[in-house]
Amino acid sequence: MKTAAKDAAGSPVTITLPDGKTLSFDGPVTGLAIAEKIGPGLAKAALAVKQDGELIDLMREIKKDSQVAIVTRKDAEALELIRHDAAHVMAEAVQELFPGTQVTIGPSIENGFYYDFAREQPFTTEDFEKIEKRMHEIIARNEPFIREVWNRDEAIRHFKSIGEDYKAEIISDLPETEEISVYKQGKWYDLCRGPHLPATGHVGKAFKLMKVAGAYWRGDSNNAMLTRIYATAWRDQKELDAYLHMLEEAEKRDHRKLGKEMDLFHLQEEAVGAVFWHDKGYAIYRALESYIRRKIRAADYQEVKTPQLFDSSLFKASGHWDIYGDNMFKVRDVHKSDADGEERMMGLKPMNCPAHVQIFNQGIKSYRDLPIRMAEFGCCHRNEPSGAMHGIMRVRQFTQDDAHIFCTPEQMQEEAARYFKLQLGVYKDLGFDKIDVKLALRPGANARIGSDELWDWAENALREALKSAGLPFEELPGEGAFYGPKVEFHLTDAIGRTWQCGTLQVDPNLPNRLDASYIGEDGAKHRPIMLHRAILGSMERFIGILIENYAGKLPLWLAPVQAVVTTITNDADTYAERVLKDLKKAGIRAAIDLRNEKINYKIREHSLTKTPEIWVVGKRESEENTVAIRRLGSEKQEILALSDAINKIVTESAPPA
RNA sequence: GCUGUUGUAGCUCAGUCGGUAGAGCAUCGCAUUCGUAAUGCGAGGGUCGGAGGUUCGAAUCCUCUCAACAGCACCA
Repeated sequence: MKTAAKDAAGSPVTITLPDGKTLSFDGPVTGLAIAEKIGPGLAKAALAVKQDGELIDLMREIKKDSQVAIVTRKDAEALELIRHDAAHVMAEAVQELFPGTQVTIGPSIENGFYYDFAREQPFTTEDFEKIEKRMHEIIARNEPFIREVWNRDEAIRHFKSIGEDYKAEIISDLPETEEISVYKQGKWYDLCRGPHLPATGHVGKAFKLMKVAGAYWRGDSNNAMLTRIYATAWRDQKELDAYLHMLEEAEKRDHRKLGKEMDLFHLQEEAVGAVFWHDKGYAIYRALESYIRRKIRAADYQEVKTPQLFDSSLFKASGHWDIYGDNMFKVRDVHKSDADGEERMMGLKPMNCPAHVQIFNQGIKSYRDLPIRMAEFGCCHRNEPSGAMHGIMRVRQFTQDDAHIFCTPEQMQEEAARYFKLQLGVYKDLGFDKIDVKLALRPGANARIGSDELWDWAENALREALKSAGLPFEELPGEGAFYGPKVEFHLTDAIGRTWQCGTLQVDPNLPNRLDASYIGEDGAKHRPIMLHRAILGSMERFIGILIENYAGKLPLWLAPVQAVVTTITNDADTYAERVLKDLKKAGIRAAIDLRNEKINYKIREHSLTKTPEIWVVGKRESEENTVAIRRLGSEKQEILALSDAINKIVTESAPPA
C-alpha cells in the first residue's frame, strides 16, 4: 500500500492494450480515462477493466505499467459482474423490505447468483414479487457503486454496531494483509472485495428470483442455517429466456418423470434408495452392461463376482469400517459371537476393492502375472444421508462398473493410458463428445495418508499419463482421495450440464493394509500398485444420465422396445404376429399392439413412450409381405419388404463395436 | 442429517368456513374395423402416506412418524 502510494506520486504509466498498442499517461489513470482516450463509444460501453488479468473497477486508478483490457457488456466477465451487482441490489431490496435481516455473503454463480440472509422467518417464494419489484426500483435509481477502503478495526466495530454480526465475523477472519473495502450504492453499502459495475443501472432487467433454500453459514453443517435466495441474471431478456427454456427442457427430460412414463423403473418407501427395475428399464440396463462387458473383455480385463456381505474384520482391515462405518449397512450375525460374547458384526460391501484384493491374494502372484485387470459389475450399498437421494442418480444400492488394476509401479503409467483410451471410446459410443478431464491432487496433510514422496510419484505419473495421451486437463489441488490422487472425467450432456462419471484413482495404500504382494524379478515380495477405476461410475446413475441426455429417445441399440408392430385393422392381426415372430427371431426387442384402436391413437401412444420404430401393417402390407416403418421424430413412412426391413433393423440396432 | 415445501383413485391434479371425496387420462364393458400423434357411450375404482389426538363429526385442526421434492452438507 505505502509503496504503491509513493509510486503514484506522478511517475508516468504505460498501458498496453490487447491489440498490442500502448498508451502513455503522466500519472495514475482510471480505466474510464483509458477508454475515453481510445474512443467515446468505448468509454460509454466500458463497465470495468482487466488489469494484468485481474478484474477491477472502471474508476480504480492504475498506477503502474499494465496490460489493460476494457470490459464491456459483451464480455464474459461482464456477466459475472452483472450477477454480483444484482446480488448487492437484491440484498439492498431485502433489507429495505425486511428490516432486521442480516446480510452475509452473495456471490455470483453459474447462471446467476444467490445471497444468504440471516432472518428468523425464512423467506418464501411469495416474497419474490415484492423483492423483484424493489430491485427494479433500485436499478432504476442507477446509483453509482462507490468503493471505500475502511480501517479494519473500525469496520468490525461498525458492522457490529449496526447488528451485522456475520459481516463483522467475515472481516475479522480476513487476512491482515487484505484491504477492507466497502461498496456503496446510494445509502446502502456492503462489505465487498469487488469489483463492481459503474452503477446499479447496468444490472439491467434480465433477472429473476428462482428459489429459497436453507444454507449453512460458511457451508458447515455445525453452523446456523441461513436462508438463501437463488436468482438467475443475464445480459438481456433473450439470454434469460433461453436459460428458462433450458430449465423447462431439463424438467421435461427428468429421468424420474420419463422413467415412470416409459415404465422403466420405480422406487418405493419399503426400499428407499434402491431401484425396482421393470422389464423395459432392465432391458436398457442389460444392453449397457453387455456393451461394457464386451469392451472390457477386448481390453484384457478378467471379470469376477464377489460377495455382498462380509465379516466386519475385512472392512476393519481395509480401514473403511472406521472411516466410513457410519455410512455402511451393518448386520448383526445372531448365530456367532465374539470372544467377549457380543454378536459378530457383518457389513454389506460399500465398494468392491477389498473383495478384489481377496481374489488377488489367492495363491502366489509373480511379476509375470501383472498387470491383473479385475473387473466386476459390483453391487454396493452405502447408507447415504436421506437428503442426498435423487431418483436413480443417487441411491443407496447401486452397481459399479468397477475394476481394479494390480500392477507394478513401472506399469502404472501405461495402465493409466490404456484406461483413458477405453474410457473416451466408451463415452464417444454413448454419444458424449465433450469431456473435461480433471486431476485431483493431494488433500491437506491431516486428511491424507502416505509419504509425500509417494504422493509426488503418483501425481506425476498421472500427469505424465494424461500428457502422453494428449488430454488437456485441469488440476484440482486438495480434491484427491485420502489415499491417492485421481483423474476425473466430466461429460457434458445435450443441454450443457456436466456429470462426473469415470475416475481413475491411484491407491498405494490398500494393498498394504490387506497384505497384497507379488514376487518380483529379484525374488523378493513387493506391494503391487492398485488402480481403482470406473467408466460409467454407477449403472443406475449412468442410465439416468442417458435418459436425460437423450430425453428418453435412446439410440436404437439401447432402446427398451426397439420396434412395435401394430395394425390398421384386425384383418392384419395374423400377419402382424408373423412380423413380430420374425423380429424376435432376429434378436430385436419387439412388441405388438393389436388393440382395436385407430391407427392415430396407437401412433400417438407409441411415440409418447419413445419407441424408435413403429411398424404399421394393414391389409396392403399383409398382402404384399411388406411393412410401413415410421421412425420416432419423423412423420415419413418407409415401405420395405419384410425381410429387408428385418435385415435393416438388425444392422442399425447393432451396438457400437 | 439440516432448512423449507409436498403426500388425495394406476397417472396428473381439484377439494372453499371441519359435515365420511371429485375431474381428466388410464382400466373394464359395449359399439366402431376406421391407413400414420387421442372414436363414441357406459361402468368399476380411493377413506385421503402412516400412527395417535382434539371434536358429535377430520382429507381438512394438533402431535409424532415415514417418504418425496428444492437447496445445503455428504458422495470412500
